[in-house]
Order: sequence, then C-alpha cells, then structure tokens
Amino acid sequence: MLFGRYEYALDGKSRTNFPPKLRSEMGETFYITKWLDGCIIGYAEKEWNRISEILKEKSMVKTREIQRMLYANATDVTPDKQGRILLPQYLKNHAGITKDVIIIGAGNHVEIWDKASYEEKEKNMDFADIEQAMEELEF
Amino acid sequence: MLFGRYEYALDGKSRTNFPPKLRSEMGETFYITKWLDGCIIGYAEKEWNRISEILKEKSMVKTREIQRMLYANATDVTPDKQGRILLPQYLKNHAGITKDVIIIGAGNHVEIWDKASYEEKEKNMDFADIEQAMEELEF
DNA sequence: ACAAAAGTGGGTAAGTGTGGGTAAAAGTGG
DNA sequence: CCACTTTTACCCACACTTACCCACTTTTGT
Repeated sequence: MLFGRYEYALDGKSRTNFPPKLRSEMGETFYITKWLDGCIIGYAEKEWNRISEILKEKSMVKTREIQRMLYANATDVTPDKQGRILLPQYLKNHAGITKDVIIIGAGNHVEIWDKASYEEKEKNMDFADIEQAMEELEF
Repeated sequence: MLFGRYEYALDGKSRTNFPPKLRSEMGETFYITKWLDGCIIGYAEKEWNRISEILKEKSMVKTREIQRMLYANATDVTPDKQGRILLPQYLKNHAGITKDVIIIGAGNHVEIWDKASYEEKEKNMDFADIEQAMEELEF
C-alpha cells in the first residue's frame, strides 16, 4: 500500500528525488503519465499492465481518447542510484512544475504535484464533499 | 505496448526522427497511412496483417471506404541508420505537417501529428468527458 | 553521539537529434 | 532505350541531452 507525503526540489539537472519508502513497492522501473486535476500519476509495472488489459478488452472507439491520454503521455522511469527520476518536459508543463515537487502515495498509485498547486488543492479540499462521497460508498 | 510522446523537427531533407523507444516494437519496416482526426497512423507489420485479416472477413460493401482510406494511403517505411523516416508528401499534407512533429505511442499503434494540430487537440481534450468515460468503464 | 540513510551536486560516457555529402534509384522527356 | 534531372538511401559527423557513477552534506534513528 502506497502512502505518505514527500517534498523535494528539482535539482540543476531537472531531476527530482523519489521517496525511498515508495521505491520498493514501485519496482525498479515504473510508469508515469498525465492525470486529471493537473497532476502526474505513477503506476508500478504490475498495476500498469492491469490497466492495459482492461483497456485492451474495450472497444477501440470508446477508449480512444483515454488511451491517447494515458499512453501518449506515458513514460517509463527508472530511479538512478541515488533514487532520482527525470520528468519529461511535457509532464512538468502539465503539472506546472518548476522547482518544488510533492509526491504522495495514494493506495495503488503515486501522484506527483507541483508544490504550490498541491497546497492550493489541499486548501480548497472540501471535507463536506468527501464526507458525502464516503457516505455514498457506505464507507 | 507502444507509449510515450516524442517531439522532432523535419530536417532540411524533410526527414523526421522516429523514437528509439518505439523502434524495436515497430520492427525494421512498418506501415503508415491516413487516419482520423487529421493524423497519420503507423502499424507494425504484424498488427497491419491482423487488421487486414479483419477487413477481409467483413463485407466488401461495408468496408470499401475503410479499405480505400487505409490501403490507398499506406506506405511502408524503414528508418535509416539514424532512425529517421521519410514521410510522403500526401501524408504530410493530410496531417498538416510542415516542420514540427509529435509522435505518440498509443497501445497497438503510433500516431504522427503536426505539433500545432496535436497541441490544439490536446488543449480541447475534455477531462470531464474522459473522467466520465473512465467511470463507465469502471476504471 | 554515532552510524546509517536520505538529499543534492556534478563529472563523464553513452545515447539521441539533426545536418549534410555522396551514391543509388526513380521519374521525365526526347 | 538512353540521357538528364530529381528524389531517396546510406554513411559520416557533431552538438546536445540523458544515464550512470562518485562525492559531499544534512537528516534520521538508536
């Protein structure tokens, strides 16, 4: 189970650290791609394959847009010996990342955020909405 | 699985690079042809044959238009030693390619776009639609 | 307080992207 | 069918980016 919140800064070569506590569960190489809410999502290989299987079974026409978003923006990353990863430019643009980064574990995936965007999101988080969603799920 | 997004520029001889990460999966020679949404689609030989088989089984009347679009505009391409391919003029016209090119991997195929067209498409991509589609797929 | 782990900086070699020369192939007109 | 022009294929070159490795400082855990 992936969890926790970690803060890093891009270094001069535009690399960002990846949380040691999440590395073993993410495996040596994992996949990152665009996600909703202006963040980057990361899946371990196994989880990525599971999603691919789901999409493969569905109609091409229906999933075309989803596939394009997920696959077209995906890249595989392998942390270096110090555990850093390099984010491609288009993903940094998508997430608005310039320097400070927040990486969170969120169950079956990780999310990579620009620090300011995340804090903004956090500030606007509506507990009432969450409560309602939980109620609907009979949580 | 083909994935990733890659940006190149046509050089003076109108060649474009083809992403190293996609080359092995596409094979030495692959097929490109016209596709919907104003882009060029590329299939590895195996996938191309699979699609041909599917079309062969279907009624000629129904698939006539599809076949015409796919086959008439198809060409086989072989990256040179540096991994570049040459796009025929009619496909460049179809996709509106003049200089900057974006190549994406999208599961079972690749797509070749004019950079500006792609970014326009990307900008108009409605995340709400995607979210809904994903929900329907119980994603 | 000490040792281990984590975070950051940076050098070097390999890989990637682009330009261009020359030879082969294809297209065109007589 | 041949000569000429244009296009394409193949090779060499080089700048730039990325991957890999080593080093040092800071933080964490005991």
